[in-house]
Order: sequence, then structure tokens, then C-alpha cells
Amino acid sequence: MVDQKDLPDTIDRDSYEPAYAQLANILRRQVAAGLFLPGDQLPSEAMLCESYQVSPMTVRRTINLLSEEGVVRAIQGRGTFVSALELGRAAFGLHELQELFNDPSMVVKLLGARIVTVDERTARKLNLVVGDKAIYIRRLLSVDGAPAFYHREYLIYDPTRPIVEAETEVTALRGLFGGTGSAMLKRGELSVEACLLNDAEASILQASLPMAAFYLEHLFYDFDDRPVSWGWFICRSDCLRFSTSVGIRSEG
Amino acid sequence: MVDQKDLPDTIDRDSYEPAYAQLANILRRQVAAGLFLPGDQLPSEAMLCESYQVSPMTVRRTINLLSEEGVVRAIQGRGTFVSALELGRAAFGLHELQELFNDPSMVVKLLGARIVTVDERTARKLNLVVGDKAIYIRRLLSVDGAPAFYHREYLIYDPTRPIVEAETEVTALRGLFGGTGSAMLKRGELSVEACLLNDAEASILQASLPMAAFYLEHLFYDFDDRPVSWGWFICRSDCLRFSTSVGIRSEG
DNA sequence: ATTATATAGTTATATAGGGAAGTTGTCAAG
DNA sequence: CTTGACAACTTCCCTATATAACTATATAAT
Repeated sequence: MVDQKDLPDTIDRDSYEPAYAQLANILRRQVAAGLFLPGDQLPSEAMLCESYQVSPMTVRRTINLLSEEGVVRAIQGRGTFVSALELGRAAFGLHELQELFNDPSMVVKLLGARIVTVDERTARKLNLVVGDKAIYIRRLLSVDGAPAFYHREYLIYDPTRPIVEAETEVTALRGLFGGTGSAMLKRGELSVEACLLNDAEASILQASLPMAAFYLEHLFYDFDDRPVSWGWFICRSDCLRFSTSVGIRSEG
Repeated sequence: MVDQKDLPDTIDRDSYEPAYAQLANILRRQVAAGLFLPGDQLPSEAMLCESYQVSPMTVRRTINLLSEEGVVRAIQGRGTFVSALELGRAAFGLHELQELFNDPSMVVKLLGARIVTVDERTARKLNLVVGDKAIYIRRLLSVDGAPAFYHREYLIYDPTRPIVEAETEVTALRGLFGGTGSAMLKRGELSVEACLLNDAEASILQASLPMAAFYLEHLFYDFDDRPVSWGWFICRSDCLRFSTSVGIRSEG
């Protein structure tokens, strides 16, 4: 086993790193090294204050940090205990998607945009009634010249709302993923399934059947909690892969 | 539009809810209501202290909370600003999987367990050399009598380590998901892809080809950072669906 | 015009103390 | 011997106050 270098186990008051973060790293490292095993009780806050010569509030903040990370679990009146590895804490972020959207070789091509009358399902999603109008947009997103995403979206058709104009632009998608975000939308609901490409989708994505794909559905709301956009991405399985880690990360 | 009831915009000192949480709810509600739009600057911490008659530390904690939630972004020396909706903050949890594993009708059936000599890929994953031995386990997980998951796993074969004994039990999987967790494992890496069922998998999962599925790969490490278990779940697409929301949640 | 300095306004961090929740030991009554 | 009440203790939780660090702007000197 590799003998880890003697990392400092005292607080450096002249460091740029805040004391609460230093203490958190020390404790996290001790847990990771097996000095405290899952189920073990950590020293009390008063003890930690003495040991590391910091004030209670600093210890408090450290414990809060580790607690939110899932490393420990603090119970009032009993103590602070090291947590076991729980897969339930794992979460898949959208970093992989974000990277694709920030790739300079990513090209968004508008396949079509027209006004349609909504069917029953779309009406339900967008809180409309059957027969109302909506904007139907189809986009193809390519990376390095190869088709990767096929996006279809229904937008509320309401000339009084400027949202629609903004969202029809090709740059809207980039903003949502790329970090600038959309200032018109308040919240959204997302879901992911695995699906098979149908003939039309395979043709557009230049794939040979049968092929698996991700089906990423989205539904966005504005600040009045009214649905604005409902749509879904179809993504070739060989273009996307979600990954994450669970347990104790090396650095906080 | 529904006129929201006049929710309190003052701190109730007699409430069990801590002051910092009350203030966070007030501000979150104001942002959600559109009183502050993305990009807007929140009142300074000193102003908030005056307005709500609380101490700076309380405001501080509130801002930290909202900042970690992604609702606002605090920049030292400049101010605190409301964030726009960013999809990059979205994360798919494993709640859906957890629910399946906590379902009382979930049955884990051991299809086989034997000792094998590892091939090149398995050796690389488990940090072994080709020809070393490992335990190969196949499980079938059914919900309501219908096959849902097909799990294959390679475990380190090392009689000196008690980990293996614990992990071979059928309850090990339940513990990982069900909340109790595994005390032997320190961390793990997970990834999800979309895939097609092959003939053998379709037969075991009683599915008709072609069919899409989730491929969930896992790799677990012990407290010495040595790989312990490498494996993957194959899950019928009609049994699993990941969902999440992004933006401002109603309650913190 | 450019650079350096001072100042005001902001968030970030640390210290100190009191309150709430849970556990444990003691002791008297049954 | 068992049981229940009560008090002392330990532990985490929250708020109040003070100080430092950072940014932008205005001002003065070069």
C-alpha cells in the first residue's frame, strides 16, 4: 500500500484556505484513510475545538459541510457519525451534455418550424385545449459533422409574450446548457428513458436499425408557472454516456 | 393566474423553523414570484438585516443556502445576484432505483456464482493481471414477478478479505440501495448508457427483440482504494425512468 | 492622460455564548 | 428486584457581534 505523504493535520492560520475548509479536508482525509470507519462516532464539537484550536462556529460549519456531502450524519444530543456508502446519494449530472454543447464543432441546424394545432397529449402538457395553436420546431444537432441529437419541441404560441421569440432562436439551446442560462424560464422538469430509434429518427440521425438511444424529455415553465416549452431530445447511444461517483471525494 | 395567499414576509421568532430557513423561504418565494428577476441584485446583507431584524450571521447562512441551491450567486465585494435557469445544475438521482429496491415485491434470484480466471478487460478494471482468479456472480432481479434487472459482477477473490463474503450475499445489493449502505466500501464510480438487449439477455429478461435497455456499470473501491467489485445492470427500458427538476423548488 | 491612493460598500470569515434535544445515572416508590 | 421520575451531563444547533477580505469608484499625484 502506498504510504501517503504526511499531510498537515493542523490549521494554518496564514493560509488563504479558510479554517472551516481546512478542518473539513482533515476530517475527510481521516475518514478516507480508515481512521474512522462507517458507524464510528466523531469527536464532539467541543473536543474538535480544543484539538484544532478553533471556535465552535467554525467546527459547526465544517460538520455542516461534511453532513451535506453525506460523509457524516449529525444527530442532536447524540453525536456525529460516519456514514456508510449509499448509492441513493449518487446523482448523474449533465456535465457530459454541457461539454457537447460547449464543443466548438457543435452545429445546430433548424429542420423546420411551423404553427400547428395541438393534439390531446400536447394540450395536456402545455395546459392548452385541443385545437389551440403552438409552434412546432425540429432541430438537428451535430458534433464533428456527425448527427448526434434530434430535437423536437412544442412552444406556446402567444404573440403577447416575448418568451417565444427568444426561444425560437438557435442560440436558445446553447444558453440553457452553456452556462448563461435562460432568464425567461423559472423551472423545468426533465426525464430520461432508453428507447429504440424508429425509421424516421434513424434516417435523420444517419443510424442503421436497430439502434438504442436516450430519450430526454423536458418541460419548462415561466415565472407565472405556466408551461412554455415541451419537447424531447433523441440522442444516439454512442454519443452520450452519463457518469458519476459516489462516496468520499478526494477534495471538497 | 392564481393569486397566492399572503404568505408571511416577516420572521416568526416563536416558530420551530429556524430564522435562516424562514428568511430563505421568503427570498426564494420572492424570486419565484418574479419580484427579483434573473440578473437582479438582491438587497445587501446589511439591508436584509435591517428589513427583517436579524443578525448578519443569520443572513449569511440564508445566502449560503440559496447559493448552494443555485438560486443566487454571491460575489464578494460586488453583491448577490439572482441566477438564471441552467440545465447544467440538473442532476438525476437514483430515487427511482431505490424505490424499486425497497419494493417488497422485489425478488433477487441468484443465477450462478463461480470462480473464473479474468480476461484482459476485467483484469484492468479490478487492477489484476490476466490469469488471476475472481468470483463471477449473475443475479436476476424481478419486480412483481416480472424480470426487470439482469446483474453481472466480478468480485475480487481474496480469502484474506472478509469483504467478499459480505458482498456475495443476496442482501448486499439491497443494503447498497436501501439506505443501510455498505460499511466495507469507500467509494464507487457509476455510468449509464443506452443499449440493445442481445439474445441471451433478452431470453433471461423475457423480452422480445429488439428492445432498448439501460446499461448501468459500477466499480467499487475499499478503504485502501483497491477495486473490489466491477459489474453492470441491464434494465429493461419499460422498468426504469430517471426524472428530476431544475430551477426553483417550492420548498427548501 | 495615466497611475497611485484613499474610501465606501459589499460579501466572507471568525469568536463567543445561550438554547434545545437526547442520553445516562441516581434514587425513591412499588 | 423492578420501575418510574428527576436531575445532571453531553451533544448538536442557532443567533449575536466583530473583524477581515474583496471590489468598484472617486480623488489626487505624476
